[in-house]
Amino acid sequence: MNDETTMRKQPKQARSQKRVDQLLDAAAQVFAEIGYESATTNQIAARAKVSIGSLYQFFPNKEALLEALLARYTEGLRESLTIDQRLNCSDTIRVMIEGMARFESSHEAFKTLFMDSNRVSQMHTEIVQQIDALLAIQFPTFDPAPRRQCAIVGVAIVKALMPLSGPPDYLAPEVVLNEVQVSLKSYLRAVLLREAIPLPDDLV
Amino acid sequence: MNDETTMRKQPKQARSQKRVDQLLDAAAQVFAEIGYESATTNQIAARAKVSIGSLYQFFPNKEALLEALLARYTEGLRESLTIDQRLNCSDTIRVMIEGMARFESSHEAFKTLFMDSNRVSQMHTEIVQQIDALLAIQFPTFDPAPRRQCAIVGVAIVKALMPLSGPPDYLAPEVVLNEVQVSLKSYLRAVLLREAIPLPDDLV
Amino acid sequence: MNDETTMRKQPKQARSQKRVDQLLDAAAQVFAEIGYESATTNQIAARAKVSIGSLYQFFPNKEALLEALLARYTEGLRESLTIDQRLNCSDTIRVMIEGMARFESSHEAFKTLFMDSNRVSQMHTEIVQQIDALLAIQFPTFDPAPRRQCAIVGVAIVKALMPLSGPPDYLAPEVVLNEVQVSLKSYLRAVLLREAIPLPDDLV
Amino acid sequence: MNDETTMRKQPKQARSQKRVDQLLDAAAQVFAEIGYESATTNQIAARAKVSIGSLYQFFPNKEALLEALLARYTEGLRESLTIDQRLNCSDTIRVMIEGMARFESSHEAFKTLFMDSNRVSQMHTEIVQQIDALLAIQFPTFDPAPRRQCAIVGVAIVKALMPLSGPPDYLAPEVVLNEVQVSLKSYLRAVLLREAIPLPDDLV
DNA sequence: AATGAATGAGTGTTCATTCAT
DNA sequence: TATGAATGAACACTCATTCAT
Repeated sequence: MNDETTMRKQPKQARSQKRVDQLLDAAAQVFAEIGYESATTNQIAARAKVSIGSLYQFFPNKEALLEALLARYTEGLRESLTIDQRLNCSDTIRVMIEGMARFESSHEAFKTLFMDSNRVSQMHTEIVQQIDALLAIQFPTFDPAPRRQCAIVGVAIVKALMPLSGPPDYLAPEVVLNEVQVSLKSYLRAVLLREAIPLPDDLV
Repeated sequence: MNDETTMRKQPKQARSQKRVDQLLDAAAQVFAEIGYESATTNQIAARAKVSIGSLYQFFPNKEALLEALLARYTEGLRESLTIDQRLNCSDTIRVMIEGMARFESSHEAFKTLFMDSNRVSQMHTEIVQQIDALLAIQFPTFDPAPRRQCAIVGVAIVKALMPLSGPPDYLAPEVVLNEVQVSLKSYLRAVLLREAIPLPDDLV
Repeated sequence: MNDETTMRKQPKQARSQKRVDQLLDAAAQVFAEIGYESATTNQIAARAKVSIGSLYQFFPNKEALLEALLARYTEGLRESLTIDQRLNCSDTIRVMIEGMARFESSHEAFKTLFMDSNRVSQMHTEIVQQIDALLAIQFPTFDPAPRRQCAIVGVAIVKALMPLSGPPDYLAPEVVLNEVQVSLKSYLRAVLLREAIPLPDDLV
Repeated sequence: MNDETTMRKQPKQARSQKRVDQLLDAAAQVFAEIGYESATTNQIAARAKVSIGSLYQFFPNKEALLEALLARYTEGLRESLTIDQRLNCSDTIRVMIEGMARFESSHEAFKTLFMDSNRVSQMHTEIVQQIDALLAIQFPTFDPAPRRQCAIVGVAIVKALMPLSGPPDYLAPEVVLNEVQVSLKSYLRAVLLREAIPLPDDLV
């Protein structure tokens, strides 16, 4: 509970919740603009129009801000990744990728923070589990071990390709979106073949 | 000469060269352990068993250390990526991935630094070009634009999957090696199909 | 606002103002003792019994400390140089010099800082203008160009002679005071003669 | 002898003497360009095309360089101030001031160093004595105590007015030269009157 | 004697964090 | 509870000086 990196108090009162939100919004902005390391807590407090003292009332240290932001993102992402189970495989992937792209563009710091491999843990594993669950539904005979492996690799591919629209490669966003889907589908196809799982029609 | 990020003096004497190597080795270790931003020049000097003054005799600032390390890696990588052109497609990919894996495990900071998207530019573009050249040789009819795109995505995939053997996923190294190849080959296959380029036998 | 050499915040609360005063007093002492260049910000903070962090809360850098001190002096000097216009020429000079001497002995760093020709500009020009104005009043027919020249030379003489009570010459303070007046009056007399301006009775 | 600020060895061999001269020339340049405090010994050694080790073979520390330079200047000045004793008072002053101006413009660091009141001691007193001697010759009945005082004030006036041709006042050099003479002569006249010493014809 | 690589205390400055108000 | 002044360890970097070669 008195974790070094956890929020100090679950704010119950509305006023407190608002404070926390201001703080996290400000943190997101600042992290997005100059990165986690370069951001200063005073900067964030100022941006949030909150005193530095108040910031430390809710967050025991700078890292806790990051953690909370990531948690918030995880929650938001969960929705983006909750997909109509009647969709076929291709469409599932498409909807998911589109969802991520939308999420990314509406949450300024997500890209910066999510890609920074040093700082992911929790959000990362959560997403992997979600994908794993998705696969389990679509392919009931998929063995759990290779399935999890597949999920891990899939997530890694998404993480790696999404930023290709920025520096230093600057591919067109729609190209990126397409290539993510292509690589995901072709990788999935290869794994299913290897695991002797019947290919769905739309992956043949 | 008075570059802000270049080495201060090309070390001519053996003693100096040794000094520089100590320094770069230490920098590699420290960067690998705690990342570029968090690393301090005093830490690096201490690790190298060299005074902080000596460090600054060779490197005008912290960034120059990074730059020199990256240059060293670029050079090393070039060799790892120089591949017998008579190999077929699968083998080319295998040899290349194995080469990267070997390189990575013998150069502590490579992973950390190469993945840190803020700081790669030069090394990154160099590698992309090399892959592009490889593709050009294997598939003479490959149109330059989509070929370059393919190279970019391929490099991104490698960058993303290689670290999977570490935290937070901890896949077995040999598994990682294999999955990189699988995803690379299946992505390449998909692109070739799309571009109406005849598949080589080993990719069918 | 983001001036490189201006105070960071105009201190509004009494406590802050006190802090700033402590800091400036300490700076004055240290500058007086070892000069601006040799003085260190840590030294000044220690002397002011204030943490180095506090110093930088008010002054963005060492130079800002100097600037603020000079500004304080300029203001103080303005009063010392505001002289009853009914006084005759000799008395004006005497009162002015006495005022400066009083000011100097109650503001430790004034001498050091004012004499350091590298760092005066603003205060210097202000004083010159004040003297120029004084001359304009006393000698309405004094042509502006030579009058300004006369003011410049006059100020230079004062600047040069006042420190004669210290090292390396150690003239008695009252002697110094007298000699400043003598040289000022005789120089003024010579200039007035040259400019064909009627000498006031007390300068004959 | 083992003074902290004296040269380590009076160089006897020609080669050593040359070394010392190179060093002092370089020091003069660098001091003139960026001031004593900002100058670094490595810079000076480099400018002199001498190794830093050699510099410290002759000068125990940075200050010794300054001291030696000042000594050199003192010697040079002595000549400039050696004046034909048959000259009348006005001419003596004129010749002397012209000599100083010449000296100043041919010895880059002189102005910078001589005006820096923190660092004068020896050269200053020497000059004062020379002026004192000059006065003794011209005015045999001049009482030693007021005579010395007069010399001190005279030197101070010269020191203060000569730099007026530079920042922040930028008077024309010939104006400066003239005003120095005017103030010197009028001050001397005033003192002589006070001391009841008959005025020479050219001062009436 | 001459070199210049090496040293490390010291510099100005920042910023996460605390705590008196 | 909220504030923001205060703290001081830590940082990147400099430079007078030493000493092995």
